[in-house]
Amino acid sequence: MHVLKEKGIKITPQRLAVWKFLQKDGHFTAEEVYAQLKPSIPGLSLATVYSILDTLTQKGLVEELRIDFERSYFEVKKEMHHHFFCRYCARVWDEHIPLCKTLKTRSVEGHIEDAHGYFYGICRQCQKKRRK
Amino acid sequence: MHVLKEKGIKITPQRLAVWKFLQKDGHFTAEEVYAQLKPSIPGLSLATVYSILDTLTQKGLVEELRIDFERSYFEVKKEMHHHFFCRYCARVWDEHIPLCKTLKTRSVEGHIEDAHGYFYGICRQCQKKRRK
DNA sequence: GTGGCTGCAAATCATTTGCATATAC
DNA sequence: GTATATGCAAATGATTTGCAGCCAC
Repeated sequence: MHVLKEKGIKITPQRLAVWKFLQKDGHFTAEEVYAQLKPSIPGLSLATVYSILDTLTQKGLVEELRIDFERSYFEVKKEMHHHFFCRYCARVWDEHIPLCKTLKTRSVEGHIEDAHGYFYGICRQCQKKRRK
Repeated sequence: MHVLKEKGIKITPQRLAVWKFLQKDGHFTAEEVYAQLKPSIPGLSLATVYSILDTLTQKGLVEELRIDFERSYFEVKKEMHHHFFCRYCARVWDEHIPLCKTLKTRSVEGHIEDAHGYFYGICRQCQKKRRK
């Protein structure tokens, strides 16, 4: 049974295409997903891409990142991990540094269900460029 | 010498008012700052509030939070800490759990200059309410 | 068959921008 | 005096929405 169907999501060509596209590792904006798929699905609408990404996020198959204040990035939901954003080239990288045990389970004010670590800095490639 | 002036920020009544308002602990949207100050500064414009918050953020006096995807929250920049967002009452709390040492200094892909931990869950008050 | 999608265009809404005027220093 | 900040209104741009027709099941 298809993952989408298992989650109670009706299968459509658009949904299959978005889902398949997201399988390639990376963090994509709705616009990027749309631009990549449009050639093979001529009728495709950006609003539909937004709608599909929203559905997948609601069902827990996709994670929405807000590391860049301008727009959302989407990626297939994997085990908890965090994100590094290079301020110079604006790329997003996964950070597989585990959270401390205390961070995972405790909160002073309530119960933590989800945690997002956003790290901002400069990536290796940009460090090299700036040294020149 | 005033903190603003020390940072090379020209003193204006609007800037003083925004800065003073932010001193009360909390996380405020531009709209909230504007609404609170408008009565005492009748000519005040929302665009000016945005401009001032941006200036203060650029100069490192204020921190911009994107814990809620809809809009930015601003607070006076303190030592590094993180934020807990209650999904039920939509309130934001400071989380003074320290990051692991490795998180502070290391990155697989580059150099971390800043880190934001966003935690999502349910706060104590909402937990109590839901138990009833 | 029909309820849930999709595509289109128009609407939303936080934030930004252009520009003329006013103000800090 | 001059560069910079402010206020206003209009612009921007990502995301959402309304609605008619279509498609998955």
